[in-house]
Amino acid sequence: MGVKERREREKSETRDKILDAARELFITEGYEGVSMRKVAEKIEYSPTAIYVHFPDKNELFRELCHQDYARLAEVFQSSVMSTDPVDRLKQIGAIYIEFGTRYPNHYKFMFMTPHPAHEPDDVDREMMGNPEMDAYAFLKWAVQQAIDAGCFREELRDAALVSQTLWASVHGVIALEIAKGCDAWVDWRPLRDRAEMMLDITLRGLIRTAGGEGK
Amino acid sequence: MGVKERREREKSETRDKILDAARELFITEGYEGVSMRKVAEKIEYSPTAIYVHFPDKNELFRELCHQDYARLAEVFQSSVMSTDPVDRLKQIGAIYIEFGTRYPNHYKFMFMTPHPAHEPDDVDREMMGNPEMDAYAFLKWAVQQAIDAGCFREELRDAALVSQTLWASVHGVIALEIAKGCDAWVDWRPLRDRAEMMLDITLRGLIRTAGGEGK
DNA sequence: GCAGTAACTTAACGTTGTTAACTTAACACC
DNA sequence: GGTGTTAAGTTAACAACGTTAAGTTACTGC
Repeated sequence: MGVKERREREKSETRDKILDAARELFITEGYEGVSMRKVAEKIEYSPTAIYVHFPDKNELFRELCHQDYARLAEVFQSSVMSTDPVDRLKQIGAIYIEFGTRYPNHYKFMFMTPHPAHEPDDVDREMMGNPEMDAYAFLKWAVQQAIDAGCFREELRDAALVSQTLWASVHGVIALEIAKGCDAWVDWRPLRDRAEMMLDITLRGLIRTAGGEGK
Repeated sequence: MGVKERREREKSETRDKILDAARELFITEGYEGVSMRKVAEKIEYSPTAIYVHFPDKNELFRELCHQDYARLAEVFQSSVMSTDPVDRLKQIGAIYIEFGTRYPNHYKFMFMTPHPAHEPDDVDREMMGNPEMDAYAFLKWAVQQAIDAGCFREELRDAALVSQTLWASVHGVIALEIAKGCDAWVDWRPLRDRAEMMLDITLRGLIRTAGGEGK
């Protein structure tokens, strides 16, 4: 009964070929710039062959991003982190910004583009909340650590709220850079400076005795 | 010689009709959801008539947003502001967030969508840097006021950098809300809470004696 | 009255995502 | 070992899109 397995393997191989081709085009061209026909051409299939493996374009790229969500979580997980909870949050922020600047098209599709709401499937449920596969869960864990260690002001007890605020702060830096970084209207300071200042002031705003320490 | 004037007036009237129709569709459907054909249909013109008044779709909506940039600056200008520089910044942030949540499609196109770089024209140059017509200039002015009043820590002397960081912080809140606010993956706290916390911690991170005051 | 201008229309092009109908090859079964 | 079934992949086509080229038409200045 190895036939079924082989067929499945073959199918998932062409599926991966599609994903790889899509990813390659996606990195340079972005979502709007990639067409199903171009993806198909790249792997020498007919355009409609893709629809055997993915219900539509959006779902194809959602799958791509799914991989990237996981990859981001992996990067978090595998990075050597400081033992100091606040330093660790700073490092998480820096890694996140690095990710966004290195893969702007992925970042744009992952975090700057609304996607129709969809019920979480089994794969989703497996990743959700698991810090090893869910970057948001990882952040929340790190925030909770900081709270438990008494690093933050006393009224800051909601790890989710703090996490979402921290996330929004770094997201704001990257998202503005991607969307308006080339806009001559604004006298932009270097991205690095903006990122550093953002991490500095938000963490300063969170920690308990805001006046004294912090290097 | 009133003929030329009348013709110009007529032309700018249909131009405005196009803009109005586009705006109305845009508010509910967003950039991708509006087609030139739908705009044309709404004003009972042929699709190509639009191209007499605007070189292409992007330029049409850029014009729309141009109006909205100015409107945002107006809202800033016309709002009664606190005399305390820090409170004022908080108010500016709140108004900005209000704007983003009320007109998400405009916000998305204005601040979350990359636009091809273009040379500033005469209208641009007139608005740029003028706090009455340029919301960013207004923010920078308010930040400079806070710096001059000695509200911020001493090392924070670059009004542009501080402004861009503050902007990014509120932008992060709105942009995440628009792009991922309906994502069940995250246990979102209420937008209001996130906005409030963001303004609170960033300003706390900026002000001079961060421990003592605050309401 | 006539030439010219400019707003506007009709028709069309090339591209897009996606569906319907088909080929074709491999497998399971009697 | 022929036969029916399944499913990957193809071809052709659809409707919608932004946009261009060519034509119409109404009004203006001379």
